[in-house]
Amino acid sequence: MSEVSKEYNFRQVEEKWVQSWDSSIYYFDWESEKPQYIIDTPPPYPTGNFHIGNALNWCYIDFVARYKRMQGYNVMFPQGWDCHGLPTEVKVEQLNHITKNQVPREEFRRLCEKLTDEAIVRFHQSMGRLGLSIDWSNEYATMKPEYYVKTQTSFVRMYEKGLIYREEHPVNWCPRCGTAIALAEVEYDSRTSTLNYMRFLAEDGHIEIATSRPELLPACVAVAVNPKDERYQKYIGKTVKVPIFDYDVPVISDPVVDPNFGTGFVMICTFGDKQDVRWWMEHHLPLRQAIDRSGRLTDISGPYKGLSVDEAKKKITEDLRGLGIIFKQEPLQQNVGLCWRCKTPIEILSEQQWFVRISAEEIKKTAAEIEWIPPHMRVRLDNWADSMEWDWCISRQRVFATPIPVWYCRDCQEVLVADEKWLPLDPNQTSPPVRCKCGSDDFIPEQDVLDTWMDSSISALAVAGWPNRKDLRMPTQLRPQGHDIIRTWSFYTILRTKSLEGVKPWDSILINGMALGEDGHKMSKSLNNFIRPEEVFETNGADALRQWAAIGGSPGNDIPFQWKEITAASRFQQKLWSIFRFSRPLIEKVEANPGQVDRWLLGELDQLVVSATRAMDGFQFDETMKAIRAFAWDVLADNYIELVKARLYGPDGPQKRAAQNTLYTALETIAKLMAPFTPFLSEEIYHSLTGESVHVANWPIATRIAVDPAGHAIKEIAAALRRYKAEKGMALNSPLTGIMVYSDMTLETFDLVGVANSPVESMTGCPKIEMKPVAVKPQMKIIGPRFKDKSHKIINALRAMDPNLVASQKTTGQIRVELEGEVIELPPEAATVEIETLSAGEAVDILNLGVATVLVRR
RNA sequence: GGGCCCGUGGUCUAGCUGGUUAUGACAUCGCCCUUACACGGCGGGGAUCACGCGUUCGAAUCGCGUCGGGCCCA
Repeated sequence: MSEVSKEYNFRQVEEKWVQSWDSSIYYFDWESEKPQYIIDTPPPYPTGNFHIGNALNWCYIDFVARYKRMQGYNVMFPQGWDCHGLPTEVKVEQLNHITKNQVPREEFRRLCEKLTDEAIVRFHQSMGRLGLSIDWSNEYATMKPEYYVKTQTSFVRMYEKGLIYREEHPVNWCPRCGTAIALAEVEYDSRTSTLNYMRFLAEDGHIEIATSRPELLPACVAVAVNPKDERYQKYIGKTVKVPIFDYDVPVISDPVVDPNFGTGFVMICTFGDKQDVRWWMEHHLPLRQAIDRSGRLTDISGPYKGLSVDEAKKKITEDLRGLGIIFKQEPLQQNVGLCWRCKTPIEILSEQQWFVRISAEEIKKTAAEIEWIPPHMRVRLDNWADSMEWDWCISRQRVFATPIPVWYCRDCQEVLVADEKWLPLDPNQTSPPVRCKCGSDDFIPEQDVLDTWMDSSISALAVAGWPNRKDLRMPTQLRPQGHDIIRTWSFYTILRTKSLEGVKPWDSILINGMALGEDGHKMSKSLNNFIRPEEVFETNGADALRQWAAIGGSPGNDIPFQWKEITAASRFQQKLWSIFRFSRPLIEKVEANPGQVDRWLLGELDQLVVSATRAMDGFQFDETMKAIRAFAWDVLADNYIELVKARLYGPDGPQKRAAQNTLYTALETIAKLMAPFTPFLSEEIYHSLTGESVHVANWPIATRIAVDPAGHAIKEIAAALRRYKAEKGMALNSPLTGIMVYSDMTLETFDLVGVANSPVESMTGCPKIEMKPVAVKPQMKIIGPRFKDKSHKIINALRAMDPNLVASQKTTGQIRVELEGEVIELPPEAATVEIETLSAGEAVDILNLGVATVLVRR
């Protein structure tokens, strides 16, 4: 075998395996007998580059995928691309210096597809370099006909079930993007605006109202007061006149009106905000649409027609002030709804749109059938479900999206929804192969397209073989995603899967936190705390970044990127490499009878397998990695290897072979346990040992070997001797005159002889020196529950007792404590006695270890 | 305004189904090149577990409240 380099060359190793791995071992096998484990992975939006947040998310997925594969599951780790949407359209417009209306729809769509394809290539690069075990035979892109045929099929089926309908309804509208958006796409931001007090003429005199949106005066349809407001009782049911526009609106009463805000009179417009919509519906008010799709004032605004909202606000305010109608103004802090893509304040317009019916109860019920990790994340979904007031608006007035497969008859206005068999199609390119019921074949195609979430909310169904496979693999096993998209992606996926197939989409959902910058803030270019995964690949490698993802925090918590974690990860890799480098020429997989020290190590290793498996089953990656590091570093490197060096370097024999085999087993097992986290380093070690890939190996199975207590004692003694020499300023390999070990076990001495480079005698019983009990240590765990409020006094009494007496009483089976004239009997385990050993004049130093007493000849 | 999460040595963090010397990492100080590793080993110092009240024999851990931070929503 070739020589093992002193330093771990992560770059060379990682690049080698990226080149030579056969990715087909990660393919999902539709014919397999193994239990399936399908992961409904997030299809990222392919724009820009793969960032640290993606890396964190995908590392979690990869940890699970690799672990489950090793556990014998038929794993699917698909990779989708959520292509459609506004950001790409905007990017295309910028790059080509055009607007979407300046080129034909098809041409514009082609430009978007090209940009997306280029981004996907970049993502592939980064994902491969990160060592992800993606199943590339299950890759999908929502912009391809093979995928959007599914989106369109889902539309048709839900329409047929009555779960999708078209209606004129108020919708959130972004005037800049020129499209309707869903409730989930509205962001809120606090802004300072002006509250204007103005007068409306009433039958006798006038009333005073306060509004922050005077430009909506032409959309005013009523004014409202609180029914309990004593001041305004006489106006309820009467009318008042809208200034400038000069028409009458009713005065209504509604308990939601806050009498303490402004004057207590509120102007209801169609529509200033969501509350206006509620009032409008409840009180059956008429519709006066003053703002059009481009954010300009409409015909009913008279002289203000054509002005933008901002211009109109300014002009109308000026005019009203000039007329003395506005008589007071004050600053107002309020939250404004913004388009989440472009941050433009949204308007609420009444529009013909397509909607998906939402049943909050059904969604909450289904969510409760899913295991949430961590559990409290489900609360976010429930809260969101409870706050839904409108159905989900799914039509968008854009280009780069899945077409809505619908036509309208020009003659009778009948809606024609495509038949499933005709899909995929774009109604703007294709005419329906049938005539309308009225006999006409003159159709107007639907120009609106579908919300992008309509594509991605069937991801679980799509990867499970919907709608074509007879053996639909639903539900899938896991949905990994960030907590930022619970109200969108989780919510919509649950809704759609339940609506279409009547099942929950996943058994479990694993929520990851956000990757933060080193300063603890969200990573962003403007905050200058932005790190690209490629930087880490260059400096420390993919395995180091993956270790950070695993150990940076427990899943669900936000995880700050820390260079010091990357450094610690690299050091650990180097440590493991050094262990490997030392072991490689010395070890072998051989039949051997393990000695005490070997059985101690194998017992510890077994416990590691048990705890690592338990942690992985609970998705606790940080715990798993910590347990592995602790074992490899503290147990294996610092103790076991030091103990068995003499055997390994010594002549052949059963004891040497036992150490060779034990160390081999430990290394092989560590390589396997780490394979999900550090696929490159694990492969390098495992492949060198076995000639096979660790990524087709099985996860280690715990054999329940007990830790050998004698082996454990030997390790403790060796550590004590190491400390002893260090404290004496002696070289670690300098010989001692003699070491005598006293314990109640018969200990194998050969490893101690080797590690101490000194003669060692082991014997049972106590050394001929004075063992003096010096202190009593009460054990609260025993005393507390038994004696409750007396515990405190008992402890004090115990501490006050002669340690000699306690020590001798312990041997008789009970400790007798005298307390206020009463004698209380305690079990022997209620107190331990601290022993001090004193030299009986011999020239020895004494190491008192609990498991043994060690005398060292000076 | 509502919901959720979080305040532990200089920094980050474990513990949080209650048991009396609170885990680990980084940093820091001292000693040590020991036939894998100085990206290493051994040892030391450093925390009133945000604050207050309560439950309890006993609270970092449970309850209530206050303050502070973060996220989501209105």
